[in-house]
Amino acid sequence: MPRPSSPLLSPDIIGAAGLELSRAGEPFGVNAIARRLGVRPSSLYNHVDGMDGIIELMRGRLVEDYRVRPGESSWDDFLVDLLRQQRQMYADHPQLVPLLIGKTITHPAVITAYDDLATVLVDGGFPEDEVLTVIAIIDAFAIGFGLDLASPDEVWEPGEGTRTLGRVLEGAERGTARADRTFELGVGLLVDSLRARLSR
Amino acid sequence: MPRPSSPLLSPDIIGAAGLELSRAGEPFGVNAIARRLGVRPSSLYNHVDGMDGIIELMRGRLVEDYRVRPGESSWDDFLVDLLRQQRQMYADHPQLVPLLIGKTITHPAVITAYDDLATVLVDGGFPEDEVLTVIAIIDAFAIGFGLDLASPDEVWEPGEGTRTLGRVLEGAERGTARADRTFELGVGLLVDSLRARLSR
DNA sequence: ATTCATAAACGAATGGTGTTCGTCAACGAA
DNA sequence: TTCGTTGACGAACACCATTCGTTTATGAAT
Repeated sequence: MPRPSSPLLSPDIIGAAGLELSRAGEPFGVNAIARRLGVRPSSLYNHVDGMDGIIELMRGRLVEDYRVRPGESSWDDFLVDLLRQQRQMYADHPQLVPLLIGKTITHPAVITAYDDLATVLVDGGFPEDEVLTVIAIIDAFAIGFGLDLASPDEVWEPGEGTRTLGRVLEGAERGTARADRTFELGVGLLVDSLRARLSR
Repeated sequence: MPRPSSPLLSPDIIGAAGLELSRAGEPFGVNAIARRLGVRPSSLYNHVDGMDGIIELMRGRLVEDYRVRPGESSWDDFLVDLLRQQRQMYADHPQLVPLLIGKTITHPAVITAYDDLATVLVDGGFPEDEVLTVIAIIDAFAIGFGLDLASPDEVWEPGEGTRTLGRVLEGAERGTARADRTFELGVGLLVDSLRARLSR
């Protein structure tokens, strides 16, 4: 098949396909994306410069999909919304995490998202020389709890003879319920601490 | 070369080689490990069942290398030690993170490490039905801050026209200094919150 | 209308990866 | 001394990312 009447591919289509595969937990390489789009791998190279370019496209779409825009709400409500959304993002795409954090952020949409957060924090009263630190803490939180949510239903499977772990594991929640409880407590601790720090 | 007088390989040697490659930020596949050990890839299969087995070996060695044993110290000092060590572990091996969290933990040494932590928390006074949640929070923290430490020196590179981000970025710390400041504040917040929660 | 550069698909080929299997020599116990 | 086991190798297979030449439809300029 030579050039088709209407194009089968575009950077957007390719990025979306990659994200869908990633969300499904399947490998999202060039070949897998091509297969899913009913096209030969080499065809992708007419629209995208290799795997790196595809990852860049996926990053862009990801931010759009999970973005939280600041509204009327207070800084702490915004923060909780943001944490929830970011956590879900990392949980939906755990395989992407090392690729996302490995490179300096220059993508305009991503920069804008961080700029929004910085603005909310400054408006909320945080000293300017602390804002960056707080942002990084929020990121770390979202990544950590996101990957926790992505863990298997059964995180620990101890054999016999543990002193404590086996006991506290009995009857404890599993899967999403466990991860959600963890997240809620964690968010509570974080936001309370930040509030306390602010009014000091 | 047929069977050599003294074996060139062992599961331990293979796992260690994989970890060294991972720590150096290089790919740690079967072929790369074989190259580094001066051996053909197929030889590894006499000692290990494939890539999955190698990852399992790496997990085991990793725990040994970064393990913190509980001592005389109070629960909160132990916790800080543990967090520091785990954070360093994830920072040294960011590529391993999705592989490590993706599977149920059965490895005896790892279970023992979690059992130690659970025991310390129970002895410290945490209610048994909260111990698991606290453990998961600690994990999330370590992973999040570990990956933060593994980020590039320059995390954000905003163009012109940000409202706040560019400003707070001016003169701010970079690299390890920035990550360390983030971690110290984060740990402070977490441990303080846990102490407060305990004495309530 | 014809021409023609461009766009966008394909197939073939290259070099990398993980894995399996047959081969062969050294080892160590019977 | 024999002989099964061990642990290396090379060959082969399937998959992956990437490059390049080929082909043909498109659309603008003549």
